[in-house]
Amino acid sequence: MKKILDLISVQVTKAFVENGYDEKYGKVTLSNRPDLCEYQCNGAMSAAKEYKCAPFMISDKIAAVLEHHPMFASVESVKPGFLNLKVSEKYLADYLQQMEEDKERLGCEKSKAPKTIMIDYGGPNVAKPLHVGHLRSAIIGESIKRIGKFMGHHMIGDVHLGDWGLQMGLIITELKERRPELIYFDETYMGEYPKEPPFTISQLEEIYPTASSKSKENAEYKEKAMQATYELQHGRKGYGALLQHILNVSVSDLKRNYEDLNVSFELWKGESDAQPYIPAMVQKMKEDGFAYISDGALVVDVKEETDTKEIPPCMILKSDGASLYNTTDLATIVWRMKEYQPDEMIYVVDKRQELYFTQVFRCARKTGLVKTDTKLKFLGFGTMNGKDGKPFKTREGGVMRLEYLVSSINEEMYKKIAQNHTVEESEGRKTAQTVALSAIKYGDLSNQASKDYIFDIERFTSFEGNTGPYILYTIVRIKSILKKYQSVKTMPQNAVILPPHTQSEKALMLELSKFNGVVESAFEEIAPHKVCAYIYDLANAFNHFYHETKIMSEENEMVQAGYIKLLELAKKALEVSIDMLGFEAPDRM
RNA sequence: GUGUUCGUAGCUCAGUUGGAUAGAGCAACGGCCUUCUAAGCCGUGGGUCGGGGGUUCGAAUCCCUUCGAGCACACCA
Repeated sequence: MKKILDLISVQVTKAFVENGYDEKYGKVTLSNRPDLCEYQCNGAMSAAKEYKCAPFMISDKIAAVLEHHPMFASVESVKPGFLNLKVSEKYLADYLQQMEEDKERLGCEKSKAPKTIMIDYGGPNVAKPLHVGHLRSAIIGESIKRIGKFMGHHMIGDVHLGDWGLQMGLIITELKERRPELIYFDETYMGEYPKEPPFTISQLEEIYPTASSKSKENAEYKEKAMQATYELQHGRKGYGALLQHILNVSVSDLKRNYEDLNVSFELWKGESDAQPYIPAMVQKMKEDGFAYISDGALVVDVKEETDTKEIPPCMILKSDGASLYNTTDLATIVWRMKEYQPDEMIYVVDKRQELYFTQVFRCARKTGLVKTDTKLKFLGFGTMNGKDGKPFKTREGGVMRLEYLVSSINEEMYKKIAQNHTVEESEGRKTAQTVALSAIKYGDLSNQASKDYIFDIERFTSFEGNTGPYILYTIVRIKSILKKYQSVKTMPQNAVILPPHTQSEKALMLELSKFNGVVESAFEEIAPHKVCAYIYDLANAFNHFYHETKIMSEENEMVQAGYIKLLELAKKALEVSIDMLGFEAPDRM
């Protein structure tokens, strides 16, 4: 289904052309003065320059042509040259009826050229718990993935685990100190290793920080850890088996944590998966003459003439010959291209890494790791700050575990729900979890991703205003009416959405008609906050309509059925939208 | 130092890519529940869009300048 703005633009453009003006002036936008009109066209004012006349001379002519068109309820030319439009009630109702009949997509067409898009929105380290720093990436990335999927693209999410390097050697070393008798440390052992891991996730989470601080204080210990890392990377069998255990234990814990956030990944690849691709990649960069030695390190120049500042070269290998973050990321691009041939790769990463990623992207492009038309996009997000405007910390000043954060908000929410209504504990807990997640996610996504934002638990759990719970509450209200209607009536076969009777009904319908345009631009601009802004407006429009329209007591059966159809459409639009944001609504709250 | 992002109501944020009278929410104050969930709705007050120039018929939006804040600047990830 075409966007309603486009349909209107077609008519207006036609009127411009009929009067001898260029078609480019016929573009219609949403009105910025809803008190005056619903849509506006400012083309007459730009056209006035080209045709050397007063703008209103043009807008008058256009208005005269459009005045009696059935699409419009009113067409006005207003000085200096605005063209103010109101769409006809009948036309709007027909448009919504078509949306309603398009059950799954509500008039939003899938992309005609579906792309394969890989999206990187994880980056957790194995053996370390998720903390608040991982929250934004997960929430934003998941939403972008869902929006892309809805638009018909093949979206592949990759968690991109930090599972390589010294941290692994540290864990192995600490484990060896504690339990040297384990079979993994016996180099002469040739048999199978046990399937059961020699540690639990909580032990693992304690082992790593202990080892890390030991290595900082004790040079000898650090040496051991580096040796273990080297041996692991060079195929020591027992260590390889340990790595597998660490990964298994850690990944199943991570999956559980991400599931609680309603976040999932298609791929659970890690830095270690990129390692096999490094030697050939480096070799080729050397052979092609891109990589050279600078201060002992192997680098590729990535500066360009248009740069406003000197961009340092992209380092491929350290001066000791070891690989580093860049190497792994570039090799990751290599395997992604080989396995999936994506048209696009999106990195949802802390914005402080922007310079780093420009280096990597340029290097990948220059050395031919990607095709010339492969898009590499950096979506940098801002810091999550506490109420004091500084990076979010626990009361003690430490990094807050994601699990604690989520469960404390769940608890908070449960208290409020129990306070307001009498609910059974199990249902209340479940509802609290659903609402809490909407609070966290909506709180994050309603801000522009690139900006820092203040994570204010009190505000997010206050349930008032522009929040996730408000959106959910609106959906619950709609569900409640629909349920009541279904319990007492049967929808007439020929029921359709009827032209609006009141201002608030028309306003609701106008909001609904924006759906396809909003989703499309949210995807194109990689901007989930546009979906948030939209459903907030939609929820407002609904609540206003709800307030002044008594649906269940409506006596005219067809009018009532029309309302119900409209409500079903509103519910669907809200539900599809929050699904794209990565949360859902309960039946009651 | 260089570069970069940003500065909008007391607070948290929008602002349809240059349009008309700059919008929401919180907080404050006032009204609306025998009627589909009041976690709602309606109303009032609150602004030199950091300051100053410029381009334009028209600027929160584009350019210059200045003040202020954050962030980044090759052997960490």
